[in-house]
Amino acid sequence: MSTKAEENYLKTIFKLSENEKDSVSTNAIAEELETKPSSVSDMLKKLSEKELINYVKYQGVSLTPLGHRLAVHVIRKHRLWEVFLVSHLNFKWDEVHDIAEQLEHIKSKALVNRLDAFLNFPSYDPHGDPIPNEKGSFPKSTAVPLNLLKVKTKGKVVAVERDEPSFLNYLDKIQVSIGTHIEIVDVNDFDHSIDVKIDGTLTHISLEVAQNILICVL
Amino acid sequence: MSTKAEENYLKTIFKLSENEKDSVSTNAIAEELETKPSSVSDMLKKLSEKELINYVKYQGVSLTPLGHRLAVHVIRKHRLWEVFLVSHLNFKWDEVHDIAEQLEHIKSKALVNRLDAFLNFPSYDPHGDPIPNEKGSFPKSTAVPLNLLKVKTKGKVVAVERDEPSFLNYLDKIQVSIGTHIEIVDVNDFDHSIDVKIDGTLTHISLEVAQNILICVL
DNA sequence: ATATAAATTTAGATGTATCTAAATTATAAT
DNA sequence: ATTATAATTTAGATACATCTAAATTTATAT
Repeated sequence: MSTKAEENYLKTIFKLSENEKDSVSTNAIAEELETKPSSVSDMLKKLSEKELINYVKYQGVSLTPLGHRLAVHVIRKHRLWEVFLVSHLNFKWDEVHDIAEQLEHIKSKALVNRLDAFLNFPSYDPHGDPIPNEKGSFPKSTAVPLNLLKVKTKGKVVAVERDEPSFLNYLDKIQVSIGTHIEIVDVNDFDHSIDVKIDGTLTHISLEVAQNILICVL
Repeated sequence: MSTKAEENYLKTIFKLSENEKDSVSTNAIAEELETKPSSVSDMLKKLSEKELINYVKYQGVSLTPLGHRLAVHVIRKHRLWEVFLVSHLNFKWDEVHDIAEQLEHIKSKALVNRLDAFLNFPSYDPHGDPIPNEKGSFPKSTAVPLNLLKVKTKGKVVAVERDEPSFLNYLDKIQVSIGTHIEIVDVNDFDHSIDVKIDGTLTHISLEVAQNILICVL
């Protein structure tokens, strides 16, 4: 059986693997989990003994197929619970992350699958993140970060890549939510900020924010 | 913040306090939690330091008002989740206990209260156990254990006092569920077993089982 | 009332997960 | 290529929750 801490490490390694491709560093994990590199080292040894990660000292880590499966399963639970919280308990999208962080560790295959069915097998969570099915495969998505689009491009917001309430509340303020239509009006070479049209009104968006908004080009 | 282990101890002390009235013994707690008395001693010391229980060495324990509130809150969560599992995820009443044991430790006031509202503020869980409201007060009940009724008494099953699947499956087999109408046909002085009529058919019930079926006399 | 048994607590150990400080290895800079 | 710096690991400590074995206190029985 996996512990809560182990599951959080696997989830983090999975997340960091998406960007940094091959292998994930001890420091990166420590930063993501807001813990000390020495603690990470200890845990990596344990995960390696359990054959959940490939670990060569000083060389970073990657998930084994087993570790990958476990990570995806935890992510599946997290996202399904988020859907439940928003669609049935009327939470807002900025309120669900912390609760789902707890719910994702509940152990019951039957519970996850019945919840999935109860929610009508959703493909995306309230932040637009894809929800893997029972077998662990993710729905395909062709989304692109907002900052990579050229002037005059029109698209639809399909996901956001951060969970912090501060970020999500800011999006609420500028009226950006999943499904919102956006048109790129101008790109400022100086700070890479962009001017966009949302529901007809012009809004200025920083690079930092744009990077975390995923768009499906129309 | 209270840990999972602390919450389980408080819940157990609460449960044992209902019967044994005044103070609960170390051994009783150990037996209920399937752990060693020495482990219980350790934990009692900690709970006492946190002012959750009144503890005098060698003298047993009782809950402080604070400990009582916490215990009731955990019970509330447990029972609300059981209702959710049965009424929305189609679990059977013998399948929900273990899952609710995990869900009861999720920490979020908002989650509990929204779940409560979503379920329409239920007063009883799938086993007929009363669900305390947000303030911690239980619905009143006048139920009596089946074994205390006299011949010819008619009543309705309103609750059962055990959670084990083996017990609940047995009840399913003899067609006893919450709401079932029962009439006492005969009481056997020898082993205190009873003959009852359920849906017109005669059934024999042992003392052990009868003690755990609560009846509202009609 | 005192010996014996039962209940309870303490002492010392184990496993998990974390930390600080020190040691080691890898990487970058000259 | 050697040194300085950064990344990583090890060693030793702490907190939690548990255990076994031993010591202590309370209850019971004669």
